[in-house]
Amino acid sequence: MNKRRQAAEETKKKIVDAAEKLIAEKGFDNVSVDDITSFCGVAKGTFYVYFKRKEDVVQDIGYAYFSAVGEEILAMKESGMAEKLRRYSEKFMHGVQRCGIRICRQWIKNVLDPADLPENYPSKYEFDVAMLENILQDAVEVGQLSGETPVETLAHLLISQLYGMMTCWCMSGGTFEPKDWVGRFADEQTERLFAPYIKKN
Amino acid sequence: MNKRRQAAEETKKKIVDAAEKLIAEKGFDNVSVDDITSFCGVAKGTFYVYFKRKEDVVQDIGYAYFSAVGEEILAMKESGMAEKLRRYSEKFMHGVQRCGIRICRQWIKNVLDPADLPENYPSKYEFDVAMLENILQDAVEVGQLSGETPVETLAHLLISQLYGMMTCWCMSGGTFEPKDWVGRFADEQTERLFAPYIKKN
DNA sequence: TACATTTATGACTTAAAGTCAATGACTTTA
DNA sequence: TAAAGTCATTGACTTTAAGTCATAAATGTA
Repeated sequence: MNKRRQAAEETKKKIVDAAEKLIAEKGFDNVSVDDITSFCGVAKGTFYVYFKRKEDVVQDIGYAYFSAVGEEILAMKESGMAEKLRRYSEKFMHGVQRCGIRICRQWIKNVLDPADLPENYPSKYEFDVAMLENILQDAVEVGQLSGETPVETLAHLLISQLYGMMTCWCMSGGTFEPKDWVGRFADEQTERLFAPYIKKN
Repeated sequence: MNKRRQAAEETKKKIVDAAEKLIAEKGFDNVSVDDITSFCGVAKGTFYVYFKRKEDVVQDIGYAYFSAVGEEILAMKESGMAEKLRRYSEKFMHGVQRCGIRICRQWIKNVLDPADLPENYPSKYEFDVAMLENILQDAVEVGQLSGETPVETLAHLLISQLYGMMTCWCMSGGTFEPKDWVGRFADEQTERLFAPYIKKN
């Protein structure tokens, strides 16, 4: 990699880090692009070199963490669906807690306007869908899920659970431990949620 | 009621109706306060007589519909919890469908920033929580729910389901019939969701 | 060394939210 | 019933912040 590209990537990282810190502190709507750029010492125009719109920076926050999670889950070749789903729920909520309420809010908001996302831009939502479809597809191939209901539909059911959890956490002001929630939810509820689709034999 | 107050209420209704029509058509972010006021023929300042901030008008959209629903459910004195919850889910999703994706998005977004709501302003979210707590409290008193887990917690569980449904519907671009979803969800899933909290005897 | 490419800049344009002092229609009261 | 008082309404104005773009600087290439 040449010096120019490397410097550019560092610049982008500086912007994302500044955005993460400031948005976590004050909330998206109370942080201006000027705030972000002056905080990390670049010009306003530089922001718009890397992001088409102010909202787009939110997609990059937490990206490194969730990429790592993805790698980890995909590597769990020997584990079954339940194990993978549990791990994924845990990591999901851990990321939620780590990034904070205000950033989660913005993730959810971005999810609600998927049409407005720039093309070829992997949103957190698309990432989550892909992960869950992958896990479920494996379960179909192994014969654990009947496969009658499309994997896509089941993935959406689960996504609504995960985003529901995240939304609840935001609404509660972050007052409960996501860990507890995952314990109660990922085990009890997910099992219940899936019961009708599990292959009987 | 005197002539002035009546005129004022008509003015407010004109604004809310215009806002509903325009936001349903173009989405909240693509409608300016100027658009709304010029559409219904009042001055911009008039908008700010009735609403502190642009976002606040969204709370009033659908208000008449959901008030009526509330009355209806509260009047179902003879019905049990399951019946009431089913009816409520149906009405909830009917309202969702009636008001449209763009308005639902804004409801969800507003829910995510509860702290920013003006005081003494009943948000759709607060309305939903109150309704569900009421239904569940009755079930506790009748002895149908064990009451070990606080009603508030269960209400939140359900709210996350309802808002999850609404969010999914928005994400899918409104491509499925909420009715089908309620059938699958309100019956199968809600039953499953509540199973561990139902009193055994 | 000279030319090309990529990255960074910040003053500028544009858009829209929100304010407020002035107006006059309606209501009260003496 | 006319003067005093109240309250909904107005729209020009202020303010804030998003997003643009011509230019400059740094790096890479021939």
